[in-house]
Amino acid sequence: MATLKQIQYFQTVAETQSIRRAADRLAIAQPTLSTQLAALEKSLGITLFERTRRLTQLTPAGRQLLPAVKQVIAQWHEMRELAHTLSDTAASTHRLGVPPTLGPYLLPNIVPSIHQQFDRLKLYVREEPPSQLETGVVEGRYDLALVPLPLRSDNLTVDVLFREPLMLVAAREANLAQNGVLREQQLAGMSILGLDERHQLHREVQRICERTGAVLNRDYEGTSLDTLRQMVVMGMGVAFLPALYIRSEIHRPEELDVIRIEGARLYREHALVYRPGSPVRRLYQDLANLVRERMANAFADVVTPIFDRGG
Amino acid sequence: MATLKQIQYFQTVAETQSIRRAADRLAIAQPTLSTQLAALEKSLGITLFERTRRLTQLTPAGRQLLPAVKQVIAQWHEMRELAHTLSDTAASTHRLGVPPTLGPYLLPNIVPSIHQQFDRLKLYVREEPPSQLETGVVEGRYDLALVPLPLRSDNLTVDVLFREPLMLVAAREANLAQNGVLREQQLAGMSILGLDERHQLHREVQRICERTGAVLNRDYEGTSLDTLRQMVVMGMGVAFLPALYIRSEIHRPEELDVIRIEGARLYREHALVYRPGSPVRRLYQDLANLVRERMANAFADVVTPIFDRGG
DNA sequence: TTCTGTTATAGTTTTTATCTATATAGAAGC
DNA sequence: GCTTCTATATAGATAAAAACTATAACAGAA
Repeated sequence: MATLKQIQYFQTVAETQSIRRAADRLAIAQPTLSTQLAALEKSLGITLFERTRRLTQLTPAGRQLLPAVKQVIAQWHEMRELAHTLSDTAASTHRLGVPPTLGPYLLPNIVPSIHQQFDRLKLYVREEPPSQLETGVVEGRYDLALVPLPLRSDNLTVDVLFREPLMLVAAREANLAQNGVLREQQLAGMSILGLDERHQLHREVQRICERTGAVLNRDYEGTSLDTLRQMVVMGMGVAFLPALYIRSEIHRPEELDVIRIEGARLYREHALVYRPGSPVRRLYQDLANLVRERMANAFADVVTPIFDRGG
Repeated sequence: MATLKQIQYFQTVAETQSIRRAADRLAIAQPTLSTQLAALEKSLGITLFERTRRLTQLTPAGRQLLPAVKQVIAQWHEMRELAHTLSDTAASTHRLGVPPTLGPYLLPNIVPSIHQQFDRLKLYVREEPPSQLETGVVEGRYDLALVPLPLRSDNLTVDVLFREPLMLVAAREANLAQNGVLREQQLAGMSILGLDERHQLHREVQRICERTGAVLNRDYEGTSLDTLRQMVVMGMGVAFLPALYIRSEIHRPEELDVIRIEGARLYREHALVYRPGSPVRRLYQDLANLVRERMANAFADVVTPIFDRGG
């Protein structure tokens, strides 16, 4: 089987027109080169060189093979160059999965920081429901994912990132709260709009309702946070919306009241997950930290970064 | 240094997502594959695979390197395929040099036969004066050449092909010979037109003149056989022209008399030359024989093939 | 837990690439 | 025509590496 070394030898001999000079340039002994050339010729089944004392030059067949040989070597160098670039782990493209209720409202705030700190790292981002994100990471369709806690699978490394409050949103006319604050007890019996059950947020809101005595309205369910907001605006009820969504999308406070619930633990937690065996988990930990710091610096009023519960 | 084997191993593992299965498919032991993969990763400076018990899958960097690796292997296969085609010596392109006073009048008659017998052989033909053809073959610019004898260099293999008479050509009005034949003695004192001295034919005609007492007219010299013929037609004198040229180009016999000289050895000899070390000299000998046979079969009335003086 | 299947490591053998030394053969020079 | 020079080829030995067998380590399933 022709080896890369052999075809490099071939190229050098073709260039120098001499086995001796080629051996010098390759820093190997001349007999080695003779032997390897002979082996290459045998394995290819063609005589590549016409050897005379004065000069060693290509045969017609060898001459025509040379461009193909150069191609192989060129491709090989290209591959090694790419490998060198990629050897900086932060220089490759990582597949990041995000849930639709978080990605669009979080990523615009952190991606610029990521590119600032890891200037050659590229992210390939896709949106999917959290459960599919989890299996996606396990099965290798994603390298890492942002998912809400708790996880179903237990064979992923979890770096908890931050806690995001869920705020009650009501139409302005409903006039639910004077000062933007309600006590938990006041939720009892209230009819709450939610997302359809494929979303993780459905379960989160369901849990809150069970605890507070509010009633999850299952007659009308939104398919996205935006439709949910529209339903509230249209007076169909109240809803719990994530704080980052509210900060990002609700620009006309006159339409909606955003109400904080006093004394209750109404929040969801987000984590960065990846396979424990990932050789670049260190990079992912750095990314997790970067997200936490960015949240602490720019969104301390909205979310609560969690620094001490890494995977 | 990354070897071809290693990157083939890499590709197979990437495809099978398992070192074990890849080892089976490659028909090598599993530890060998593990070791070679580790070596490749070390030499490239990147971790290519994320190894778990359940499956071995590509890291982000490995995933991005894979296309480049496939390119290298594809190019390599292409090279081997080309080598296989070229392994039939008669399948490559050979550079053939011909003199301008022979090539255009001989090649059209033999090239079809060559392609008939060696259907995949290709000829790259160039015209040059014989002296440059000789050095061209010695220096490797040509693989073989048709040249008139005698040769200057003595380090080439010479396959004599055939003897081509030189015929005296005169304007019809001159009325030199009644029956198209002259005796050698009648040449004495005659003024002969020739080619300029860069052509081999110049020397050949010069020799004839010295022997027969004819006078080589150096005031007007042609630059090609065609101009020489025109000069004769215009009545500027008589000239010796090669028989193959006459057969090929002189279609209007009313313009010119073609005269055979009786009793004189007025001819030139052509040979096929190539480097003695050429690994395909056997092919060139076959080519020489083909030319001789073609001459014998179709041009016996014009030229005399020489079968017994091969190099 | 034990069993199963996968990868990694250790130690050995075989293969092959390389070396040194030398033979061989044209080319150049005496 | 002989010697000398230079280039390649061959022989034999050595070092490197690629391969194998056996086994350890380990995760996941039963």
